[in-house]
Amino acid sequence: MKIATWNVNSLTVRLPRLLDWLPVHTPDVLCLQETKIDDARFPREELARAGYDALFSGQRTYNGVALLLRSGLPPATDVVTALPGFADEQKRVIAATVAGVRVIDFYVPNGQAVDSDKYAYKLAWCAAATAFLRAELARAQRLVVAGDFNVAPEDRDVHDPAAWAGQVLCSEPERAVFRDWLALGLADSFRLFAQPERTFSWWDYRQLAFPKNRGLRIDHVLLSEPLAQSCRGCRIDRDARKGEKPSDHAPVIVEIA
DNA sequence: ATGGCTGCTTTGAGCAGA
Repeated sequence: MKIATWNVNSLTVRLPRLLDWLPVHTPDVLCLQETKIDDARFPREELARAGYDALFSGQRTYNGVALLLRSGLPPATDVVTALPGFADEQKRVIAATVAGVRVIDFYVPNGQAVDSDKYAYKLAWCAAATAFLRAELARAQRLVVAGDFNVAPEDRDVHDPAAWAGQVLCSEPERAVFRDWLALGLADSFRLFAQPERTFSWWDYRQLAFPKNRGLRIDHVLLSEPLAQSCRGCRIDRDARKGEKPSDHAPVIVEIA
């Protein structure tokens, strides 16, 4: 099974690139974030023609998540689109059970700046997410958490750790959340394998950040123990950040035996 | 030093992203 995650930064703008990408990489499940599109406008038919069914929880302008499921998989079950007990207008979660795997797609809040209301919202959202993951792990052995976590877990995930020290995406409380999630019994699939130094998943659109490789690794795929044991690889598709009209994020692709 | 790109918005300057 191949599972991937990609923050597309507008599904409307990125649809041509997504339709090019899908047949090359053929994920069984693709978790999307920042679709920025109403459910009524979701490009269901274009994706069906590309061989993918979709589950989505969207809104216009901001946020929005979706699961693309390769046609021919058994029907997805137990779809969830909110964190229990956390009232939220923002569409940042979609989960479903697909072919015996519980797939959870998160678009974690950005947090803007550590002294902002948005940062407090991020930490509150993450606390609710921790409780959700604990409950989900109690029910599902085979579980994936994939998405844009908006956290660079360690300094090696940051192009310039000194410049980013204590800043949003790298602050200690955010990194503590990431470690909390690992402590629930999840593995960072990327770190199960040897990886090139300075591998990132997001690069600012400005200042030639991508050609200079000034990025952060903030998009992640976490695996429960049984899936970690059968994981065959994890890589970031840097090529998807190249060319015309790229998202500022690159996809992360995981293969499970 | 600043803002530097991109996408979005009852269209256009301002917000948000990260």
